Amino acid sequence: MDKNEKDVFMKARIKPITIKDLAEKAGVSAMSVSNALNNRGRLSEGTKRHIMKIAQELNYMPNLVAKSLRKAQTRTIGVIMSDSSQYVFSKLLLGIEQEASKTGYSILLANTDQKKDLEIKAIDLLVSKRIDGLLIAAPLAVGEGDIERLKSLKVPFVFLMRTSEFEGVEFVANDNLQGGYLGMKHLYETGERNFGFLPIDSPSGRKRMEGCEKFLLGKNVSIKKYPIESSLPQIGDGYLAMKRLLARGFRNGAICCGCDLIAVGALKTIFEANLSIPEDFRLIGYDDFDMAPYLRVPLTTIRQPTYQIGVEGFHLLINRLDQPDSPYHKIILEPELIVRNSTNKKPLQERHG
Amino acid sequence: MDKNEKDVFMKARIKPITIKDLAEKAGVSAMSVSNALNNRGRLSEGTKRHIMKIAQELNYMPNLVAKSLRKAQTRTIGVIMSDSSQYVFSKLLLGIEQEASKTGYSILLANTDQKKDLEIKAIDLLVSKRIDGLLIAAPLAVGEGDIERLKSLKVPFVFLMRTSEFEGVEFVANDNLQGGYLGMKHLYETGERNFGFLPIDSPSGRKRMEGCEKFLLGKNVSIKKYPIESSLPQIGDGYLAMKRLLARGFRNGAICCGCDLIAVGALKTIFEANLSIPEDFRLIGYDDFDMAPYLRVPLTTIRQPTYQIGVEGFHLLINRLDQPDSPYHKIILEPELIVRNSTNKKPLQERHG
DNA sequence: TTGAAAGCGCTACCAG
DNA sequence: CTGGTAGCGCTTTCAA
Repeated sequence: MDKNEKDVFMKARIKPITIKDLAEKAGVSAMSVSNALNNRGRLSEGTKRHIMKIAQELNYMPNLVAKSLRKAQTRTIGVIMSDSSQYVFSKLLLGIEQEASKTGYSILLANTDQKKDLEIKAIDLLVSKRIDGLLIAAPLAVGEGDIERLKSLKVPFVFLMRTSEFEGVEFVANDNLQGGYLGMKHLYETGERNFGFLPIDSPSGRKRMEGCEKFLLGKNVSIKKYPIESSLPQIGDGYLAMKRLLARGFRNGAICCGCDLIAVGALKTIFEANLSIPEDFRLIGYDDFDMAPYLRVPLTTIRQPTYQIGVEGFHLLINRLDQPDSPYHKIILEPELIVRNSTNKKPLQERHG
Repeated sequence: MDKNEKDVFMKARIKPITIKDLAEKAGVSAMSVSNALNNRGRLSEGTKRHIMKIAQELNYMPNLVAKSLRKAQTRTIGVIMSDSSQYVFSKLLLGIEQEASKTGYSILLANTDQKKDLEIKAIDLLVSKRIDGLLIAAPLAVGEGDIERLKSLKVPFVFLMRTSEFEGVEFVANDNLQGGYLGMKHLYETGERNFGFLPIDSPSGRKRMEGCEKFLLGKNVSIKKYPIESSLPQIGDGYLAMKRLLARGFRNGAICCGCDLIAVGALKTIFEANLSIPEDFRLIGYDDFDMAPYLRVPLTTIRQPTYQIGVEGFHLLINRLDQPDSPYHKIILEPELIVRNSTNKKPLQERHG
């Protein structure tokens, strides 16, 4: 009878082998099995080997859900970003994942499509799944209230590619101000004096613009005299933003793009208009994604250490798990100017338009 | 005394609110709280509202680990691939993730770096974390023994971008044979009669080559007379493979690449050698990644529905969770030829070399 | 060196 | 409509 019931259950859902099953087969207690499996050394080598052998035979797979419940620790971290398929995020994710797997952590991934409400929902879900820590790339919920809420969850978190002035908020980001400055400086040094801007309308994007402005101010030039068209960090939107720039009568000059994808979109617009790079337009991007050297015109850009940001972000998080009371780190990595043909310094020549 | 102990514990590790805490505050049983939270409707609207209000006030977050243990169901699926930062995989992952989040599933991600042993380890780890199902992109452990082992784990799984002849193995892939055929046909129709191959040495890559061969056989041509250099699906390795092709005296003709990244590498080699596309070499890739239209020479390629493969793979998996005994699906999606400038049909002209 | 008991937070089942 | 009891698989604690 009892056996029959069990059989029915077995058919409905396969019952994996448990520690108890092993204990029974091995003729020891569940405790000893647990000790053996976790190599806790409080039992004789003989019984240990015996237990391990049986575990192997039965192809035992520990139930990490039960273990997590008991230990209040999942060995899983949550990673939240807007779109894991975008170059920058995918490299960031790779950095995180590779470091995580080295230390036996798993990654629970959530995309937010740049929606703040989805970000908050994702955070709640992951916290309910009891991740040990949280990495949020380019977070949107960063106001005082958002941070308070995040802190109240009592889960260690680190921001990636985003700075924060708030106390107790750790982050790893690149120096966008410096990056913008470097880019603008380079454009200026090509001899170009007419500029256009296709920035991203985000905190990072604005910081980059600030960097541009800072440089120009040093030359006693106001950035206000130049046309600006904001863009989402996507090819399609960069394409449209560049069209608007053209429509405003901007027919030649140097264009400072918020990221490489925007630069690709701008490049498309420029060629469609039968204008050329670097003759009519010089173009600079941001990120230095893999394809920058292989584009129709190799793209000058500001490289940020995307992969490295992931790696260091993960370490920050793990470090906090180990030492909850260690000081908070705010890490800013240096960007680097990479000059390619899209800002070639060849002397200005005959110009169309 | 007892209180003191608790305080110490509270400092060491924050104890989240539980259903029991809510029950106590609300003056009801844990059962009722559970029923209220899960909207199981076996209690009066009044008490329900009362409970929900308290849950809200205390900012209760359900412990999904406990729930998972109890229900033997995690609402999490595992996704395994070699490198989530590679274009094809990142788009695949996006497709999976977006579908998953729609249905309240989370993604546990693992990269394998193309190593079979890491793939097997990843599978074991995810199964131990009690994922409800598994999606494996371009799996390596696909021999009879591997499949038997996978099946013995009793976790539903679906292969992505990989076919399998074995019974009970579901997959979603594109028709690589057809893709290779289409590509070869196109190259042939440009009038070119000299061919070179830079295939990927993988099952998919070989299928694509088979497709090429099939077409050539129809023209009574043996593929054996043309040079072949295998490559990993990476820019750097494509670059080297193309160098080997040049070194073998292949100075002009049409090159069939195993994927777009290889084509990018080949393109680099070709330009470094001061040769040109499509004059000296015609080039065709596979995948149609985002940047194909914006490369130094816009790349002709075979488009595979990468994102869609992720979407359909997820649905297959979910479908099996709902109906474990439904028939097994083997889904093959059609690829599509996308013609761009790298195989431009302009008449053959003066040739270097 | 080994084992028994208790409990992590939740829900299924049954009784009232 | 409501609550008590038991148990998911594991580990911690204490006792033998």
